[in-house]
Amino acid sequence: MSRIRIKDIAQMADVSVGTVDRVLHGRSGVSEASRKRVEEILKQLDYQPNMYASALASNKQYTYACLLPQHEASEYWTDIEAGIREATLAYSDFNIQADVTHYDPYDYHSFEQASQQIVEKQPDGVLLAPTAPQYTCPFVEQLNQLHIPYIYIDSNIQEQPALSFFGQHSHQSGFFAARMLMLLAGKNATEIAIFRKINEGVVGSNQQERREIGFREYMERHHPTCHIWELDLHAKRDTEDTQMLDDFFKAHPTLHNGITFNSKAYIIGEYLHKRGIADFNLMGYDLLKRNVECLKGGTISFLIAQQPTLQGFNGIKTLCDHLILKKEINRINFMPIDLLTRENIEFYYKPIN
Amino acid sequence: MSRIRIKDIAQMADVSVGTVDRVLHGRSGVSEASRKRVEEILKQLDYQPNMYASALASNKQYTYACLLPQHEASEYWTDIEAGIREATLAYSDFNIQADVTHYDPYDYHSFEQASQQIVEKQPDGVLLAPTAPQYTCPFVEQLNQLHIPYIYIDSNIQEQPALSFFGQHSHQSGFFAARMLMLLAGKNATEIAIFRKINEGVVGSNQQERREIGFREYMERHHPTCHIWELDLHAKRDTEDTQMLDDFFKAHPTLHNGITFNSKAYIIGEYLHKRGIADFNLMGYDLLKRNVECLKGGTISFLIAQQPTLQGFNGIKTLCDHLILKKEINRINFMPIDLLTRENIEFYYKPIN
DNA sequence: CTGTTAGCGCGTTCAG
DNA sequence: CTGAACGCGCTAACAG
Repeated sequence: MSRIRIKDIAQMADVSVGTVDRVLHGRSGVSEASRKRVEEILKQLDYQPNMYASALASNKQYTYACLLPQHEASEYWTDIEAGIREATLAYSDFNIQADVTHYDPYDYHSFEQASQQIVEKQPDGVLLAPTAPQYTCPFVEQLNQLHIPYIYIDSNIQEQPALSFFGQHSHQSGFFAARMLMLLAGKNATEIAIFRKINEGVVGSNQQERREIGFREYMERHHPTCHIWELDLHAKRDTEDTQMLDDFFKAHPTLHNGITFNSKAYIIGEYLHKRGIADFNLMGYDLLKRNVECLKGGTISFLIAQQPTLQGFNGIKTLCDHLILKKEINRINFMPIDLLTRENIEFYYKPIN
Repeated sequence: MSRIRIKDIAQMADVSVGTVDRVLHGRSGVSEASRKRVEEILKQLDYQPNMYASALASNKQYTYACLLPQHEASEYWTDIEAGIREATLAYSDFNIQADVTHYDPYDYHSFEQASQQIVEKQPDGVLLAPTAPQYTCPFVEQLNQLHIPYIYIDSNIQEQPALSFFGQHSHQSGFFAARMLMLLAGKNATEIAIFRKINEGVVGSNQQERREIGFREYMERHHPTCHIWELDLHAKRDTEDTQMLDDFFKAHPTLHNGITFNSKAYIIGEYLHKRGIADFNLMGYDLLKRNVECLKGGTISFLIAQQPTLQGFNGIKTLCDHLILKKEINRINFMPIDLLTRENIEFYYKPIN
């Protein structure tokens, strides 16, 4: 039983393929009678167009613009970009092209500038990692006016919903992290630590803040008496880390559990290794190479992952699904909150880069 | 910069598209000179055919045969079948069709019979959940002779490698499970329990056995003094479960931790709920609805998942990638070993069924 | 308002 | 051994 084709519909409705095509695409120039008849049959037979043939015939070029924060190699965003590249390869037969540009996450002007360039280029779709809402919204409003679909990655902007969002539920992931850390800490733990990396009082991303809020909510609810210490390392002065950590650990000799909500747990992990501290349970985020090495080496107990590569891949895939294959799109896609340990890391999704 | 087409190659090599097509498919009827020239240019330009156009032109029907164990609704295999259906839908434009047949996992003759029917039908590809090697091998050897590619799902047969395998590394997942259970149990736990479902001495699947071996390996290495109790419930006499559990828990009043390696942890979980036992840490496998309810209710602490839906989906996808899109295939695909708790279950992949 | 037709990139004849 | 021509399902331009 072969698939129904336009030709079949045309025959049954006693019109030509041209007419069927017109009603399929809602174009004008069809009499009410014909339109009715064709739509009837379309529904009745549940016609599904062959989107590959369609894409082939329309023979269009699709250009996507991707806007991500600047970053160093082997960071979280590297994996996202790898996913973007993988997807453009996987869908290369659709004549797609993805141009990645970067903005400085600590300089809002940089975001505005980059976003203006994208607007001028008039791409067919946009994939962006939003910065603060007040800077993101003006940009996506322009995209709305130009009817350019856009996708949020990593972090969502509730006020201006995108075609689709891919990212983790940060709050819940912090909540989960607290559960797991306290499992490591044991019932009678009385103190834990939060390590941050801060630049001039700015944490750098909403994700980190939301994770910490979720974390504290769990602590408040289940371990209200457990004290939470904080250590703020400088985001741009790595050389001071060791000294600050030395001071911190000297000041808290009975502390045995801690967590970071950014992706730089390896800073603490490598410090623990250097100082030979073996009785400290450390948790962190994201499978950076250095984090994974700490995990395997035992200085990091748990890492929470959020599949950045898949986020990038799905972002591009979703643009294709929407623009080319005309599929229905899920607007909100929370990534799973995955717990990695030295025992299961080996079988987790391999990063591609 | 548009993609290179056959026509372009033909022009550059000063031959016709027919000739290029012949060398592309290694068909005969091309002079050495032409073949050399064309191959040269092919390499040089790194020609990548448009597989969608190719599939469209070849206009073939692909029929896949799927062979899975019989099962009841809402079991592990239900999710696998959902993945199969999802994939046939996703690739319906390629004119594919997947026929699922079942065998009785407790009756080897049933497997042979079903496999013979598949051989007679001569499908284009096969997706099967292997039973014991001595019964699986004769089948896949016939497939080999007929050059029909086959894919293993859930469990691998090392002796007869398939085109591809999707499943979890059971041994390591048991190893991981032990780590997590002992984390729940705490440092001074002296005893834990393994719950089984057994039919006439047969566990039912290799997976379960391998998980237990991995589990015991971890215990041996890290908790050699911890005693491991065992309770074998009858696989086909569910009505006796409660009585046996009553006896077991009465006999072990200080026991607070246990695990099942099959997907029926809910039997224990629902028992704990019924008896109001709240100080027992239970682990199990697979996100059956009843398991998930126990997890949310708190009678199951952790579940280990292995994405059965994705396994089914990827099995079909891989057959398409191989047969239609001529892509390179990964032969071994271990699924991640995912830990689910009541805190992160909400954001795990939704089952489709 | 409607039917016809020429492609899209590729596979497969069928003459020569 | 090779090129030309037609068709896959669909789009879009064109003619009526």
